[in-house]
Amino acid sequence: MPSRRVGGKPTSSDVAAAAGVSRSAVSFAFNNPQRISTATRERILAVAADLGYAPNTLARMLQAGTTNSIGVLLPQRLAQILENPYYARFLMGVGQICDQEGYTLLLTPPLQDSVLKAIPYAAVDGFIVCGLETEGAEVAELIRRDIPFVLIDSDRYENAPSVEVDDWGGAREVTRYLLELGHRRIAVLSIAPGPDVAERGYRGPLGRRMSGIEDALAASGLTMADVALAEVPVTRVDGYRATKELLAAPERPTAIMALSDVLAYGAVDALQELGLSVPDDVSVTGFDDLAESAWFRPRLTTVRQPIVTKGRSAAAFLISAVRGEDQHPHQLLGTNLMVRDSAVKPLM
Amino acid sequence: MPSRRVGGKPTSSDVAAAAGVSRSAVSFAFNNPQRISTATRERILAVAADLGYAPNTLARMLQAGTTNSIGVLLPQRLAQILENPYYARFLMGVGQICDQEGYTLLLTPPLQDSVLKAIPYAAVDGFIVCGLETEGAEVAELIRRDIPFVLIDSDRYENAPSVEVDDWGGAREVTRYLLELGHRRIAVLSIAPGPDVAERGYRGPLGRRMSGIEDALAASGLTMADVALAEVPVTRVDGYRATKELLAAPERPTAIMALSDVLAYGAVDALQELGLSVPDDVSVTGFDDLAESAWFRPRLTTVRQPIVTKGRSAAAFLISAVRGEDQHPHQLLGTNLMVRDSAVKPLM
DNA sequence: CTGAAAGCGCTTACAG
DNA sequence: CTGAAAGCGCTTACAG
Repeated sequence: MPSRRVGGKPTSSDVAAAAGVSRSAVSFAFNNPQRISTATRERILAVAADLGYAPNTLARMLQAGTTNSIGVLLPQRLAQILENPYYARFLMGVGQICDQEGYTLLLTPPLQDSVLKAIPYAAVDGFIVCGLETEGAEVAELIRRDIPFVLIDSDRYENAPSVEVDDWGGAREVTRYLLELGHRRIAVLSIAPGPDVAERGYRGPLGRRMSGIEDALAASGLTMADVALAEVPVTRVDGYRATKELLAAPERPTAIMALSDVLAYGAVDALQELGLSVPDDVSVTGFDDLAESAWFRPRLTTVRQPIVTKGRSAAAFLISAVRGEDQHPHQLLGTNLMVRDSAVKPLM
Repeated sequence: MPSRRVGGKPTSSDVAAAAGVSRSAVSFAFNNPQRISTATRERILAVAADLGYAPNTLARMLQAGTTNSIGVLLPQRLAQILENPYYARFLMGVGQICDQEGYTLLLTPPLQDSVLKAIPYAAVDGFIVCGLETEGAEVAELIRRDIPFVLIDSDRYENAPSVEVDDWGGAREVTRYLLELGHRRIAVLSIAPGPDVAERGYRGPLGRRMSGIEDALAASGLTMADVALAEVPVTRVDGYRATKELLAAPERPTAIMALSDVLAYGAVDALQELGLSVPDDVSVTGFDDLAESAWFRPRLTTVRQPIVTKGRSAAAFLISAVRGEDQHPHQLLGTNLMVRDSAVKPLM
């Protein structure tokens, strides 16, 4: 009866001792069958099974220098990320490539509210970095540690691959569409920016969307001062609340342009509750084109961004970076205005 | 100018050499500041910064014997899991506890279509095991390896903590409700079971639901032979397709009882497309009570199971198991029939 | 076919 | 306050 240290898990030494072979032989039995005689191998495996031995995952990874896992470095807590259908869909795209390439997926939220602190605690081969600033401490740390990474929902950055979306074009197109329908009292239901907008202005996707809106307005002789603006966290209930406030204004908007579908859903909830018809009384548009938006009633007119593709590309770029292909591809994905039922000409 | 091996990342030896100290000193500089003089510490840190050194995550974990990560052992590919709002919500619950306790979350899908094969490639402190059989090879492997785990969506099991839902009671209640409304031609839109139902019968949550339905039917003098049954994967479009087939039957059902909200959404899509009103022409019920179901039109009558709580409990149980609290709690969560607008008395 | 040795990088008692 | 040594468990050239 083979014995082992009480308490701890058996190691390859325990198996080697019990089977009367060297640790190398134990390793070969598991990883390199042809380097060992069948008889020895079977004896080792039997002893291992008996002892409940399996090679330690961490030790193996340390030795191999690879984890077969990719990390997603997230800007918010897991609870918030997983509540947001946008991320669910993005992760689905990432997941498709992970499935294909045999990688696991490590969701890495901030540690003690710090994205930076989370980095050293993630056993991954590389990171997909979501919505962080290119000049931030996190990107600097990743560079310093020489960990492969891909940027998404950020600004263009030369030292790493990135996947971006033409947020500017999408926002410009939907704004122009509303203007062409004849809307002049437009409320923008926007996403709360970081704390330092005041000094540094809008950045990343939100910055590009704001600038697209501005450009479209300018083409009609309008400015941001001519639209109402609400900035809220991206949840349905925040969209609902903000819309109620927007509607309390003396001059009711004829159109609400949400910068996220989730916010648009909330806007429709609020309008319906107020007894207003969408789109007859007020038009509503979204941004993202989540799967739900086509089923939503009224079918949501929105800017489609290819979220799943974004996830797929990010994962694919990361995996090739991990494998040592040292290019820095930058992909720019297009947007499409999906004209459906939630926006029409304003009542005169 | 400190030099380092070309190609590789700098190690604590490189820093020690460049700073003229021992490797212990380097380690102390990072982990145990008070065990070293401030001057030495700052010199070491400066050299480390200069070299781009940071302690290797994997080596640290191996040494510490902990990863600060919990794994979710999934029965399907990531793409399928992340497409399913049920899992999104469950993971949200898990995520809440991870956020709170400072754990990362490793999504571990099958490797080469084998859940078992995925186990040795996950650097985690323990697993939440989803929808697997208690007598399966995966559970046996986890026991053998002495890895802490928690079972969900499974059958009761004595050797590990578990979180279960009263699927039996929920299914019984909704069935009884439809019967009491007067429905006699009921179609059950069910979830495709594993390949070996024929020999082994239904198991886990699906088994409990089927048995709840059967018991409620029996109380009205009916059997499973009196209901139509379709078994499909849990996607909206599969629910849609199956409903179209169900509706083609000579005696149209007056009620469709879906065993998942996602399937119920698909059923409503199909009915509306056929020009039938829900609930006036056909009643539809769901199971789960996803967040969307309250916003869905018609508001979905469904069995609520506390999915987020399930995730929270599973994560909390796992973390206490990881911390060595050796109880095996078994939690049974209740269900509630949420009576809303999608089911009414049948037309006579 | 098999084993002794070095190495993957790190941390932590233990001496001084 | 600091360093030499042992150890976390494993794998893989290298000898035989």
